[in-house]
Amino acid sequence: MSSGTPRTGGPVPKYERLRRALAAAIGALGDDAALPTERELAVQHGVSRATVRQALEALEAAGLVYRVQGAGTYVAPRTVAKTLSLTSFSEDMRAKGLTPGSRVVVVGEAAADHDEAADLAVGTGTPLLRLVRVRLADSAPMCVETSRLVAARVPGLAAMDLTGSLYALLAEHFEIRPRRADQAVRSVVTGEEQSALLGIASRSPALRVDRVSYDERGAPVESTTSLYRADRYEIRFAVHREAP
Amino acid sequence: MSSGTPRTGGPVPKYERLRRALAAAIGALGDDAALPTERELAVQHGVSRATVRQALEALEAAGLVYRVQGAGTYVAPRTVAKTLSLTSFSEDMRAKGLTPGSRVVVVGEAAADHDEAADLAVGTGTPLLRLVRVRLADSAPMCVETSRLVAARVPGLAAMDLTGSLYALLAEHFEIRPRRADQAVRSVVTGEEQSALLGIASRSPALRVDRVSYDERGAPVESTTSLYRADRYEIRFAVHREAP
DNA sequence: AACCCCAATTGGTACGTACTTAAATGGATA
DNA sequence: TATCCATTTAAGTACGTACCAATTGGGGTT
Repeated sequence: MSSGTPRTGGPVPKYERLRRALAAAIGALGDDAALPTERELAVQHGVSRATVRQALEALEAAGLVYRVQGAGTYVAPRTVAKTLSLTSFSEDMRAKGLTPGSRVVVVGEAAADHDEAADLAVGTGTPLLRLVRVRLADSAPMCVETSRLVAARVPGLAAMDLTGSLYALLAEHFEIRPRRADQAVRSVVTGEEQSALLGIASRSPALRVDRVSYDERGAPVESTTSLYRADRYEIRFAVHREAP
Repeated sequence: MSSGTPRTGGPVPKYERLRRALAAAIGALGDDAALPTERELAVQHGVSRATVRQALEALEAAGLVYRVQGAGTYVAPRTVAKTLSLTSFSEDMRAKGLTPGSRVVVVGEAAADHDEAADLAVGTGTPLLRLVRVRLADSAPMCVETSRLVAARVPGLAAMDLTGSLYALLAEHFEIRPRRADQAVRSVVTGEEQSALLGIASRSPALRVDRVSYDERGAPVESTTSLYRADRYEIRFAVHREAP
């Protein structure tokens, strides 16, 4: 298996298929509509109750349903926001129904400074590939994004077409798949250069998102700093509170 | 479950106690250290493997461990950020090691405007309790927070001590416990009045967080708009990518 | 030494059972 | 009519078994 391509195909588990079926069925129901009981669903779909519960837990975590002990499982009232997940700019824009694009501003190698080295878990001075792009949504500037990767891990990346999804390139050519990321969101005002790239007045408000993404082993793969136009972008997400 | 088992264990489920025990044990381990196998943990703690898995799933969701099929379960490398969860300002500050406080600016009833009514799922003009507070961290202004609740649901709240945690008051006196919220984060610049309240220059950058929180039934309970000083606050959180 | 294959290990999926706890129901009672 | 309580129903917890899928490591081959 090591030499071949780790095709992620394979059989889709029952609970996952049930989850999708229920998610689709929920779309046709109204807010607070009761779903069949767990035991009924088990019989209807020919699976065990444990499998039904696995599917329902996923739906509950996604905010699609809520469950009340002794009562039943119900369709959660629709809201705009979805649970926050790790997405690239391209995926993010497509999810909003916009066409993503890029204009490459800078691409080249540079030695890691102290902070970059710490983020990527390498020594200071390690060669990094630094990529600065103006990200476009429907051809209009949305943000300036600076990406940094350990150069040795992505040989030849600088010569590829960097106007599309970086995550797609990483997966296709280097088997690098970010699975987790830590993000910090701040409010800042833009400087001269950034304002010009974004096509806005200098000292405009902007949302700055610093992200370090990690692969399935927890090894850092990319550090990104994004500067979003405040007038065109906001972050929406759902949060939950634990049981007590 | 043998009959001799002391039933004084309390209402805390086994998987939850195991989760806490493991979370504590993990603190003493290094990054990427291997945990015992699921079957070993089951024997060690006298529970079934299913219960062990339930505890590990919670730890994985919280970003404390990662699991590799065929290999084992490992301590996730520490990072600053935790998974985002629904917290009040008071809880948020205490988690950062700061002492929260408040100065009430405005408290009173007002009719819901169109947006507020939509957020709280009531009719326009419904009486709302509107509460504006300057939230303090170690006695210094951190944000201006405007909370809105349906007045009929919280009779007498306006007369209570509103300098502490609103969530605590809601739980204690009205059995209202927010479980979920939708948030929108934007970058803005402060106006005259807000700047004065925060003790910063006018037209300073700020993080604006709009939140609508819901109870366990999905009914909206509170709408909040918070304006955080950009120089003193940032939002940190971890995001995950689903297995493609 | 390098490579490949197989077996053991380990987490992932799926089933079954049994019981507990909380909510809803409906009938008896005040 | 209104209230209380026992019953029923539902999700929550916990155990056990079995097998699948991916990784790892050892042993044999090249």
